[in-house]
Amino acid sequence: MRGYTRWVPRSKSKLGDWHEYATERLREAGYHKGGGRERVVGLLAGKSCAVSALEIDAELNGVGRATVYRALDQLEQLGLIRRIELGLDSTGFEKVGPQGHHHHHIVCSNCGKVIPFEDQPLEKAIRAIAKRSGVSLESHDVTLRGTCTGCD
Amino acid sequence: MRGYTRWVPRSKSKLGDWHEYATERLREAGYHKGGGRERVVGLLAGKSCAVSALEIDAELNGVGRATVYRALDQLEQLGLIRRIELGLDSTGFEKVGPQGHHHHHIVCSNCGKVIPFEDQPLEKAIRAIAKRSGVSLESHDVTLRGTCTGCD
DNA sequence: GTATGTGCAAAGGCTTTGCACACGT
DNA sequence: ACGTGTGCAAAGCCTTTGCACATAC
Repeated sequence: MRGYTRWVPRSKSKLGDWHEYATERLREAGYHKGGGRERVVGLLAGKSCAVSALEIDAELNGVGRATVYRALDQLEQLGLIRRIELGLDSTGFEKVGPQGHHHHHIVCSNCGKVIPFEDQPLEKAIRAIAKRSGVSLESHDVTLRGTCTGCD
Repeated sequence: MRGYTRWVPRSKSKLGDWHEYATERLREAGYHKGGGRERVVGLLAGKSCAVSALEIDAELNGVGRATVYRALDQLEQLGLIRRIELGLDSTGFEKVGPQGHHHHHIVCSNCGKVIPFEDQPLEKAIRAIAKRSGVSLESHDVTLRGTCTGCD
């Protein structure tokens, strides 16, 4: 089938330049460099899919948990990352590319596996809804849940 | 424009029979009747859009908060309601009709206003994605965020 | 030198759990 | 009577805040 759906790699990043893009945006925003925030940015740059604040904290020795939360807050406000709810108590964060490039997720309700994807008809439908509503669309989240092929 | 988008009334319920539908399903599942859970069901029956656990607790005098959370848990497991994240720390619950009938939301990032809607092209795109992925779709959430017409 | 950034620990807020009593069956 | 349901209070967990010290500018 010639589908419109693109299955996004979960670990390799398509946004290879996100790291410098984010660094530049942070600098423009007047943030000082060096320290915990940069390590958070570096870690996020290496992940293409959602990571939780606690996971980041666990991977970053020497960086305080509060710093992680503060950095995520700042990055989100600059639109460099977005916050998504995949499980029921996870709250993941993942980077957003220069043109708002992002993907959505399918979550297996049995094993928790996450399948990231991009889909044009879906995006088109969403843009149409926003247009009809009169709302100027800033962001959107889509999450599908079901049993994956390995859990049938 | 002849759109496919249907703007769902926020207070009047299209699922007028949800109350008895839910009651019947609870009975089948072996739950005893009478008490806090029924008051939670009654309250949810009167709302067509999301309500938070704390809002329910506040509206139901004499019903303990733990009972509210427990009831919501049970209703969710029976597929009678679904859990959605509209704001950043709200966690809303809203009923799901007999055939899985539900709607999605547009949230104004400025005033917090919630606009519920139904849209066929969107649902179609989602079904297509699920089919291509091989996942047997159980549920899905879609949330749009932006500035509403009143906040321009 | 001054403002920003950071780590640690304490505080907050929503949600869950323990336990004894009340109620439905 | 027995097991389920409930309220209250305490505990849990993620997240935020306060504060003194360190670092960037």
